[in-house]
Parts: sequence; C-alpha cells; structure tokens
Amino acid sequence: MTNRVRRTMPLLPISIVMQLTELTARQIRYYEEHELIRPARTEGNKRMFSLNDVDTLLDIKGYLEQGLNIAGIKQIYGLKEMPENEKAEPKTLSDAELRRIIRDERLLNNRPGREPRHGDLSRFFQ
DNA sequence: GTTCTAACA
DNA sequence: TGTTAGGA
Repeated sequence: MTNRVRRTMPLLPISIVMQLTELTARQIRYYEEHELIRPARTEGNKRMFSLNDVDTLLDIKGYLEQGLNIAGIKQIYGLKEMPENEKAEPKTLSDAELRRIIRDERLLNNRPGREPRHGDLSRFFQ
C-alpha cells in the first residue's frame, strides 16, 4: 500500500479530528463547505477524515491565527475539482506574498470578530 | 451516544 | 461562529 493511499484513506470520525485540531465541529464542517477539505462519507452520511484532512485543518488553524479568513486561505489552497480524492498541495507562497494577503484583509475588513490576543500559551494550562 | 443539516432570541 | 432543533 502506498503512502499516498495511507494518507488519503478516510479513517477518522469528526470527534477525533476535533481533538487533534482543536477546532469545533462547526468550523470543520464550514471548511468543508468551502472545499478546503474533502472528507469521505460513510453509508450513514457520516464524515470520515484522512490524515491529509487533519494536516490541512492544522494548516488552516495556523493561518486563521495569523489573521487570514476563509477567502485568504482559499487563495493558498486552490482546491478546485481535482482527480478523485487527491488533495491540492499548499500553494507555495513567499513570506512577502503571505504578508501581503494578510495586510489586504486587515485593510478590507478590520479583522471582524477578532479580539486582542493574550498569548497562546494559555491552551497549555487548561 | 454521536453526527447530520438547516437555521437564527 | 455558537448553538439548537429534529432526524438518522
């Protein structure tokens, strides 16, 4: 079995992915709506995530913490209609390019819903 | 008990 | 995004 298969094999239910990524089910489903991830479905319509999906979600979380919104992240993952189940690799962006995207979004909207961050070491002390 | 979709005091 | 209703 190839590593690609291993990484794209749908194995994880949303509850596990929630713990692995520290994202809410709402967020995970929302990102699927925007085609940032493409989890498979069981016969009962339950989402099954691959390790690649988890990896992508972790990247998304990182970008969100940097102030990017879905639109900005979509620019990085151009996840259009690709061959079956093959996920797009993160578009390689220069730091300058990434900074430009973030700056534009801060300009466009004053980072809606974002409160001053205290320091993210807090999650290590829950 | 878990996950799903749709919708919003 | 959170949360909840109503089903599966």
